[in-house]
Amino acid sequence: MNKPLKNILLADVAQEAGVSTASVSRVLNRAPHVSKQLRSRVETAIEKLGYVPHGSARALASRRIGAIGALVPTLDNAIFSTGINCLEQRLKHHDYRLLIATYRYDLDDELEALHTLIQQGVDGMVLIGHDHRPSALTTLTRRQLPFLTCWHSIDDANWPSIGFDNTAPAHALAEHLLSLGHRLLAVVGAPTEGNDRARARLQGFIQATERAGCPIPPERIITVAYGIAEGFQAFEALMRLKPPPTAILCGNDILAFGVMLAAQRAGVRIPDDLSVTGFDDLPQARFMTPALTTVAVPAADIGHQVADALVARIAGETPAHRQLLDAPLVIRESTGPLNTTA
Amino acid sequence: MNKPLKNILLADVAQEAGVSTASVSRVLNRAPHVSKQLRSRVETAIEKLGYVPHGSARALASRRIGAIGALVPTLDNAIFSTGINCLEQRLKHHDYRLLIATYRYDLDDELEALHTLIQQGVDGMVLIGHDHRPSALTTLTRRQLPFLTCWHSIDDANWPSIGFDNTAPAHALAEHLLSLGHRLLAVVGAPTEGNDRARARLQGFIQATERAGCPIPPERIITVAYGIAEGFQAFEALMRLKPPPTAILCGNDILAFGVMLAAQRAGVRIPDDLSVTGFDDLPQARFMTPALTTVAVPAADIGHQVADALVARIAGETPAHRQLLDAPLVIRESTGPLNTTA
DNA sequence: TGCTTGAATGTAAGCGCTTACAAGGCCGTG
DNA sequence: CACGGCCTTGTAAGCGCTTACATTCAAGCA
Repeated sequence: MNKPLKNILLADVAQEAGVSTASVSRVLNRAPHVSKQLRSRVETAIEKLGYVPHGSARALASRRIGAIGALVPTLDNAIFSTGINCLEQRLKHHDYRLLIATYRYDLDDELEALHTLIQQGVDGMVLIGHDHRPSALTTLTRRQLPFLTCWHSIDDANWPSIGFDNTAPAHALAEHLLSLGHRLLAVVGAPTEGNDRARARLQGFIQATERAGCPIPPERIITVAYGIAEGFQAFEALMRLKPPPTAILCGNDILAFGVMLAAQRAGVRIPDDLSVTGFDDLPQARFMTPALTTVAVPAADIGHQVADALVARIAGETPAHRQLLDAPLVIRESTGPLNTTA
Repeated sequence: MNKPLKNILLADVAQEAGVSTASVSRVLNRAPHVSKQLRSRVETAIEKLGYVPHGSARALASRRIGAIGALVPTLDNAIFSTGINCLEQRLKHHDYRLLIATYRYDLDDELEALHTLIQQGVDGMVLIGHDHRPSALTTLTRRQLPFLTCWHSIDDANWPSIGFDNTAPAHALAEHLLSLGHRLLAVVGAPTEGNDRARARLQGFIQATERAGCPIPPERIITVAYGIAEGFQAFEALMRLKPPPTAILCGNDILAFGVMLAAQRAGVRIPDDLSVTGFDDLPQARFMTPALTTVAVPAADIGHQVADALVARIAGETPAHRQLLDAPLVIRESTGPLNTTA
């Protein structure tokens, strides 16, 4: 059994088993109308020869490659990698593989990667959010490729989606701070270019504060890349303002961690001197001291449901255009009433 | 231009351009010996028809699919997702796609996923570490599939590798603590089943302490899954021991964060009352208070170099069997001299 | 018994591309 | 001017599988 296995073809199996190639194929594909004995004869032959089907040939003949493509801004973001991890595991159950491409929030890169994946012949596509080049939608539609967007989900979008509303929880977070008496709010957000989630969260913060009659001045809204270091530095910049904010709304948990760690270094007490909020509810959030008030993003759920729904679409079903998941506020200890004694 | 684009074939392009299918194929594949005018005529036709090559057909005829497979324990681990992220980006430069499968440290799952990826026809494979079912190596070799392991790299392994020595830095970490006067050490490690990296680190800790004549008793070596919560709980368990350890060696940064956050909650001062070490040097490590003493794992480098080396192997080159990267100790503030006043 | 029916299996025509080989055209050289 | 050789292009044979259609055969029924 030491000869290279590459050259063993379906035809060899057929010969070994004394049946036709069609029958071997039927056994391989669990087609109906195959007798027990034929099946076992073929299986024995496959076993004996160590036959492995040739994926590309199969794909060419059957018009499906058994893989779906995922277009993700980056995997270097804990919440995405959690979602993708679940997506992949679930797809495996459906017997689909995952082809991944990242585009670092560059929508032209994304479009190019989309074309590449389509060219590979993926059976379906998953995109994140609704921010894409218009021609991405056209391409997917024209090629009649089953697809789904996830993470962000808004009402009137052209894109079918499974996700949550990013604006409302952000709005609620801001209201929560306002209700605690805070009026000097500041925001540390992620860049909004090519990122509708970041934009939606920012809008939530802004709307809530404007509605309450205490809009946040632009210089108190800073935008930094994803990262602990960035949050750390943002804290320092904000606390130099006169007067410094009494509460900081962060676009995601990582930025919030950066802010909290910087505060800890600077001797600024949370929540006594400063309230801080995050967004994502990473595992770490509850273990910080104080535990972080944030929004629980259903990353694992999204991964699962996207897998199920996309496979259904590939199978010809047409599930709901939009599936809205819950992203509840998780109020912990990093937010507290405005301290008026200071 | 609104008809479905699926049905436009290479032959259509050939007809439109008034050339043979072979010529179109040559243009597509940047083959030599194609005149300027023929090329431009074909390119115009491709543009006009919106032609996209059919990946599977191409793969079948050319015996390469333009994708490599990666077998990863999980993406839900910051250091892996960073490495994979870099790998994917680099592969894109080489015009290769990434097919991902996860196996949650279950080597039978890994073997199965390996077969699946091979069946898909990947042009090369990346695995993590040297812990695999023996038949994995046989399969790869028999199929003559270019492959590489990464992350862990030891001298006498059968596996070609690009990675670092996990034992030596662990050893050094333990020595560092010993040299600070600590004798009551404890370990919070990751499960070693199917994980040679975790095992190597543990070995490093054990060897160094035994060599120094103060071996760590088994009940002070606890093994928990990857996660902040797990580190948190491990701290609580260890501190209940009499006498409690004066230093804790953690198998990775996430566990160390858990330990530190638990210590913070419990009012245990680091490094005064307790020294803590990590392993990975996640971005957050330097921003903790105190900043975490750890080992800098070259995750991004690994991603890049694996991509380059694997592509080279696919191209028929045979780079070094082993490429050893540096994983330096990063001594920060979470470790300090044994406090004898307590 | 003879016919219908449908399950089980085989035959062979693709799937859409690459590439070995053949052929044609042009050049420089003797 | 004839010829070898190279560059360019075309022809057509696969690549390894799936599947529509054809065929066979046994069972069911009147």
